[in-house]
Amino acid sequence: MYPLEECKQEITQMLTDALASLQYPGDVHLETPPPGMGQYAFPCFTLAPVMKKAPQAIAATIAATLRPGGWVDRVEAKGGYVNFYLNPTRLTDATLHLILKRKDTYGWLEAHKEHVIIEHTSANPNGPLHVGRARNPIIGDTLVRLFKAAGYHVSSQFYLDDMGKQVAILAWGLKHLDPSTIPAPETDKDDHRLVGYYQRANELMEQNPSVAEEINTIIQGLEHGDPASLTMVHNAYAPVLAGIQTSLQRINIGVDAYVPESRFVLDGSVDAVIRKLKQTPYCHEEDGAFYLDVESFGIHGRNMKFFFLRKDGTTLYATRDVAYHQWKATQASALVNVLGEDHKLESRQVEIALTLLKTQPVPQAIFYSFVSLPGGKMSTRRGRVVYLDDLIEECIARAYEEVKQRRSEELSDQQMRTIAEQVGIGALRYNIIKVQPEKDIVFKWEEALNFEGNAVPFIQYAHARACSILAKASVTRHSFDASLLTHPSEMLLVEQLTRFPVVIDEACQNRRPNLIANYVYETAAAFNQFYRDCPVLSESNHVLRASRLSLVDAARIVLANALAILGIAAPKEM
RNA sequence: GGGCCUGUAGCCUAGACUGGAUAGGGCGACAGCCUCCUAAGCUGUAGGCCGCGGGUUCGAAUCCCGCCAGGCCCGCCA
Repeated sequence: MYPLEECKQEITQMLTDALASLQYPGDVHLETPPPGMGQYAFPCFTLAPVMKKAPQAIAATIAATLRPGGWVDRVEAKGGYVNFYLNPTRLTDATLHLILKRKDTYGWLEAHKEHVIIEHTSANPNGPLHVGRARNPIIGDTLVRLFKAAGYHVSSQFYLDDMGKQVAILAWGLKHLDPSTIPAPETDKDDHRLVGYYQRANELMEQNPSVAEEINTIIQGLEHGDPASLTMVHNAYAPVLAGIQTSLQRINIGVDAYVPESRFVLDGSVDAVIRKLKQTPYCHEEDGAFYLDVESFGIHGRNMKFFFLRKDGTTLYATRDVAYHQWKATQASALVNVLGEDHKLESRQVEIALTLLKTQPVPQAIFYSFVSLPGGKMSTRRGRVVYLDDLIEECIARAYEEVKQRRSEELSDQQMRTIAEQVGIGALRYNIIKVQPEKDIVFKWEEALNFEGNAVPFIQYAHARACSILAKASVTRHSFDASLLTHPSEMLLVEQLTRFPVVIDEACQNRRPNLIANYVYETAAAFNQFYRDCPVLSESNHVLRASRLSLVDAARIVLANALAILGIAAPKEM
């Protein structure tokens, strides 16, 4: 148990006892007061009407009943609140000891057995990843890291659509199109090289019914498990998928398993889903096709029919998705899916089907809205895109210019390139993860590449500063006296470091990775203020100097750990 | 036509689930701070009917209802 958890429990117990002895009703809900008013606050407003007394009077009565002790230094009634002030020395002492002992696992919650599968990215392998959906892998991977920090056993999955129209179009294009008619890509990366075939084939399909027919034949072949069709499509998308994997690795994202859709068609589980869905009372037939009537599940709109079987007997994406989720459900106690907001209806349909089939657990979806361009949304089909690879390169190039400007005197080109890579990629991930997933983002180069203020270099720089102090002091062994760290900037920094486990807990429980980004920014800001106010190396009091060095090391550890959850490098120098 | 999401200073954003103390930050603007641990930093100033209107409450950016604006969806596509 981490210090703040102990404090909260102790205060809750104190208050519960006090309320009981005063014969006041109600539960204890603690709040965090504004700075300077203690660490915990108990609002008395809800008691006022019941007790027929002013909240201020109630707060005073409760405060008078409480006797400080343990973690609690002092209790004070103020404006209808009972404020609790924790013993700063004890809190500092406990926090620093814990951080210096746990090091790169400080903040991590106790490990448990619960297994969660996080599905993310799952992009059609018909072209490079583009910025419009770039939030998906970044949110997904950050959730993976966050759940691990919160003690879960986690695995990530990429659901690979090797059965659908998109890959069939790509395969047709590769087979029939003359390479000289395809516009040359800017790189020789396979996903960029092949997307032109998809785009051209898509155009032809829209113009020419016979092309559409040929593509349909491929899809039919896939659905019936025809080996030739499967091989053709696999050979078409495999290099594209490899390109996507390379892009993901570039931004520190590894996926544990790529699960192909075809697996669930081939092993008969999709057939089983169809059989069982047909037996439910919600199933109806129309023109030889089958659907579930989902109106009674709260789905509204023009069409309340969830079709799961076409009249030609082939299945649909959502049907196969149901089979996939049944399979996933056997392996984990919780499922999380990171999906674009365009998948809301499909996701709900799958959820309804899973409920009808009595499958547990039902997946929980995290939806993000698309990144659009100032002129509208991105589209691979129409070629109106900014590719993730291009954005990565721009971020690194821009970061390189910044490092060069500042450090070309002291650092080698190799060192500057390493730093630029860390900063550029960090900037990309940070800019995306710091914003709530459901907010719309309009992509603008000048914003994406802005490296000042609430941006990753600010945080990485604070970390580098801490490393620099520690390197110059060359400490081998920590010894500190917590009672000397009394400067407001020191206390603020310690309080911030103390909160880290609470933040991880909250971010994970609410599935909100952006809280970690907020936290790491605030921590860096607290460190920079400490850096300004409290000279470390030049401090003449040896005990205070040593204590500050311990605090610097603790801050360094927390910044690095929080950045690790975000998948962002923590450079030792910048 | 219907459903879901979003709306906070010139721009971007936190806080909303779980209602509470003066709505935090950042960019941009203006004014300062390097003989001192990397100034990618720090300090200060200006800038807010928290989209609009009603309701619930001792108390609403937060909950409820109705509008308005933007995004997404309503296919035997994925």
